[in-house]
Amino acid sequence: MARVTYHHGNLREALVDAGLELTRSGGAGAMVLRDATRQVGVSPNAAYRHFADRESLLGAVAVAIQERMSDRMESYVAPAPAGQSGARARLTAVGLGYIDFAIAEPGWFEVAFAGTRQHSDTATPAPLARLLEALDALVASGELDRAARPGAEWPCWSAVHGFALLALTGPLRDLPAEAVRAAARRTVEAIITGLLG
Amino acid sequence: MARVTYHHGNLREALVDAGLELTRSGGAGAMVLRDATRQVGVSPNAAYRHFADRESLLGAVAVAIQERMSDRMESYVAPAPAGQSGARARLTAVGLGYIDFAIAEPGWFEVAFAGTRQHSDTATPAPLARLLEALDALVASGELDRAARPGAEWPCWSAVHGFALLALTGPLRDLPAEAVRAAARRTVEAIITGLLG
DNA sequence: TCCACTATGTTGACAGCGTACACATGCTGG
DNA sequence: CCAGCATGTGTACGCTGTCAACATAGTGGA
Repeated sequence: MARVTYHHGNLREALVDAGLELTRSGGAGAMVLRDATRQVGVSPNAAYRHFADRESLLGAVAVAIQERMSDRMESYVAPAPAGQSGARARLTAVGLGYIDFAIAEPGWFEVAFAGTRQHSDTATPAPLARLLEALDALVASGELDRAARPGAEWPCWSAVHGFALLALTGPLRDLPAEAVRAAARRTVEAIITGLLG
Repeated sequence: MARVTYHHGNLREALVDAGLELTRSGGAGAMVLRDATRQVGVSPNAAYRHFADRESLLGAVAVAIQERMSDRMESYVAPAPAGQSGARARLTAVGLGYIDFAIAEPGWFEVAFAGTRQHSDTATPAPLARLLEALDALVASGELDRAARPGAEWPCWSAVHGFALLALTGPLRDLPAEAVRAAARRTVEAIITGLLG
């Protein structure tokens, strides 16, 4: 894959792709700037023409991950709306989708959300947007009081986000997968019940 | 504070203390091994007589932080038990204490719980032990069905842990403190209601 | 058509990091 | 009193992120 022209042509995107590959297995710590440039076949400093520093590249990778995560969450939502309470099922699906993505792609999840870095790039990360939509639908269906809507995303996001982290790095880490799934479902149900009740 | 004897005398503890100081403001990334040894007035390699590597020292610091956190959570619990449902108030206090510690000491919280590192040192981190006690009390008071007790800690911990992270590095970061407190209370109430209901 | 400009990539260097290996020091028990 | 062991030091290595100076090439105006 050796480059033949002096200029790469699409280095920025190529570096983000390399970052995706590196972080997928190793998390944020594996996003070594020199590794990314090596993988692309470019000198380390070439990265600085497109990103201010390592952190900035990592931020771009995080945004790319958030979009993938949002896509996967939508694939969970799609089959859900059949049933009596489509809106509630949809919210449940969004939550479980979030958790499943975190468990399936721990490295990516860490970069997208678990890092200490502020992800101020996007005002609203794509997965959060999916949650907001689901909550709005719950208001539209009359299941959630309109007055209770503002701020309702925080309990929801807190629960699924926290659960994802416990499942990845916390004590749920080495439970059998089925037990983890059951705990996830219970957590999501509990927070929704608590919110509506 | 120059040392006069060749041997330090209590290097292990001194390094943990240095780690506490470093991480308090800068989080896990600020725990630079060479900085810790410099601060103690010892050569970098001296640390390796007490810790296998940087990660191991960081783990010891994390345990120390967890104990401080547990102490602070107990100070929240103490004034609570007066009232009709002492057990429920106690659980609420544990949750809010967890969140308040995280907001008050973001660097420490990151090391103790937010890091990607597995904290397998202690089987049950001290703050989690406080939560388990509060849940047991809820069973004893009859408010939580005994059959629902196993695994009840996961929804609870998920909610407060997730909230703490959102408040530190997520979108709740730059809300006014009062709004954050309100959201925290709502989150804790919601998860408890969802659990009992 | 040519040429200056600008965007993009390279080379070389630096300080700082975690850590390995060999050595120095000093406490402690037989 | 001395051997052995725990503890601390010195030196060195490879790696990292990043800076400054330079090389290359695509591009728009004369």
